[in-house]
Amino acid sequence: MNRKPNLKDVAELAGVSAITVSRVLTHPDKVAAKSRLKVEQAIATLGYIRNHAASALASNRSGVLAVIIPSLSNIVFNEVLQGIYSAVKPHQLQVILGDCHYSPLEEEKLIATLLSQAPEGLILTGTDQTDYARKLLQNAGIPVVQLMELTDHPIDINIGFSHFAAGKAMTEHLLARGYRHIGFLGARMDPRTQHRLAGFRKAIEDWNATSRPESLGAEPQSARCEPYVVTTSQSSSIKLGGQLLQAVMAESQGQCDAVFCCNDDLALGALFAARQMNLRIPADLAIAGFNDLEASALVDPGITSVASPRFAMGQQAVDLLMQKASGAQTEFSPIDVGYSIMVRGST
Amino acid sequence: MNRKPNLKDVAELAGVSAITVSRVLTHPDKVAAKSRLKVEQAIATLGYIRNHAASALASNRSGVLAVIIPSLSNIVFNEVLQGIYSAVKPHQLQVILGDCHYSPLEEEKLIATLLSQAPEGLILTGTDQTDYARKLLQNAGIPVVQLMELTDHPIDINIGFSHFAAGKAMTEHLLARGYRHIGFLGARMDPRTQHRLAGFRKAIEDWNATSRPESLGAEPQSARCEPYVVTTSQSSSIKLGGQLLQAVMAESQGQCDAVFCCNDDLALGALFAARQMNLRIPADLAIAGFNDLEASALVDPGITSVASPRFAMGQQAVDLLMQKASGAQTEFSPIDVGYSIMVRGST
DNA sequence: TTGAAAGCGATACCAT
DNA sequence: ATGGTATCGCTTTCAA
Repeated sequence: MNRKPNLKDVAELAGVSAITVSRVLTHPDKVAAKSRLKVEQAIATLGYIRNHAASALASNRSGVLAVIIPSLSNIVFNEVLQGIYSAVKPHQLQVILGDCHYSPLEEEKLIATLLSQAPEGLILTGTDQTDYARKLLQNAGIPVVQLMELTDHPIDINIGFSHFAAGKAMTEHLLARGYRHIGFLGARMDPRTQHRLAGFRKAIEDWNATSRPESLGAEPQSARCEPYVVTTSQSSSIKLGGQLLQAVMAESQGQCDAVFCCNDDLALGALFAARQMNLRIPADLAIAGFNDLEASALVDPGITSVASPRFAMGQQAVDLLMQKASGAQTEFSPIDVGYSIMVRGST
Repeated sequence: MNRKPNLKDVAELAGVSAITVSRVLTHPDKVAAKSRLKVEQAIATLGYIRNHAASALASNRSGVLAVIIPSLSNIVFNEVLQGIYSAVKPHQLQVILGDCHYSPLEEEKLIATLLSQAPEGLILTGTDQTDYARKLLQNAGIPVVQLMELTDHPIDINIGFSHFAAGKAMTEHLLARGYRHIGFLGARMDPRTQHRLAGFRKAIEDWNATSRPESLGAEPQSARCEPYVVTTSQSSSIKLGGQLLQAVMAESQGQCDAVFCCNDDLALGALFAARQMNLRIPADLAIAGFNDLEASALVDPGITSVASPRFAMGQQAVDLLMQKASGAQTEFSPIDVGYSIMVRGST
């Protein structure tokens, strides 16, 4: 016999019916121990492997979880993925992963493609899906998680934190430390990065409004905060951080005394570049980052950064997805997992 | 109509037969333009999405590529993955990804699981599969790639480079630079790391044999090279690099004047720790790494490291897999993609 | 270029 | 606890 063995082959060898073999595979406890043993032996002898396509077709359960991330190269999403994989284990799910390269259009195409696998659920990053994508998902009738970021109008389940609030809080931290010429370094301005920038702007706006109310007239220059924003659509890297630091220094004519980098890669690059410019940190220049990568804590001085529970987010996404898939609950309101500012020597 | 539309629904709406719809989906050029248009409209109207399980079952083509990597958290495999994803695009394949946590046993289980999806091909990392896994793969009758590392007895296709040779070459570089008390820092001693260590040992052994032949009697102490090996099964991290540096310094009683780290994470950690110990680099201590991560080139001094074409390996794996799947060629001998030593300030 | 009929391999449902 | 039978949705094969 050359072709791959199927259920029937196993059944014949074991002297039972096909359906009994099927049961051994799915609900072993619903089969008498004696039959089960015979079947298990037959399976081993034949090297039988169940045909997933047939199983999925007949049972209408694909055993697949679809996940779309914006980038494979960004370690941040890896940590989320690890959470997803760890949580998926007990559920007998296979993960099909797509990388949409930060593009909502690519994401839309991927969603269409992945939906053909009839996944049990779908995990997306961010909340900026195209209208058509949202429609696809609504029709699909499967639970969907939008991860990493919060929105008032989630497609379904939403788990994340406010990048606006985090950006604002970090900027307030710099203001509280006395910095008044603060630069924002941004790369690959995806929605979350833009929210961080918006938070940055709001913090400074609030600060200037408070410390220098128009009704009171002029105040000492030092009280007012001067923002410098340098962004690029290039994708983020350590090297780019150094280049952006030079750019902001040029733009501010050397006035800039603190930079808030939209992520830790940029912050590391800024730190390395600042050293070569003989800037003392944090005396001459403060550096703040985002994501709290391992390296940020270990360089000298450590980089102040925003931490968030990425692994846990991934886990929770799967957990809620599976809860919903099993019909336990139908509505979850957006879940804010929060963030925390890790203050280190760089500020 | 509540249930999801199927081929028949589309066919009825378009006024053609189901098979014609199927053809529009798979070989659009084999259908008259007129019918095709009608079908495409019907598909759009109904929001039809093809049932992958049924398609796979009927056609005996799963459209799935299975990939197993040892770790999601190691950025090195991410770059390989990116190569895989980039190459997969034109082939209409979905990637199912498994993480075996560096364990051959987990890998074996994953292989069994993933084979049930009847993937068109399977990409593995390394060459240390269990016997049972090899048997499974041989029976599966699909092309298999063992990636990253070379072996004399590949299961099928083999693409990689010699970690032994790379480890040896890097050590020879340190010897050539005049270092004679060389430490090896190793974490999570997976097979490739062990080969690097073996190369390290061989280089030093060769050196000592050459520069101090037994027949010539004693020579100046400085000519002989003293190796110090510190390894741990803990998984690698920047922080661990610092700890291992301290360990090797303790073991060598401060004699160690160079460390070869089994990867760049450790090397970065060693660099940061060395700075805090007020060691001048490379005068007091040379540091070499492996993998050539971006940060290694940008810290000061830059870390000498071993670069390899990871992205390209991923791409080539898919390319050869698809070539083989389409029956073009049946045998490939192992493909050595090589490595190169990036010499920087740290040595 | 198009269609009819016969599977693909497993599971659900209903008996026994 | 076990088995018979219909069925899932699509593609293959063959014929027109």
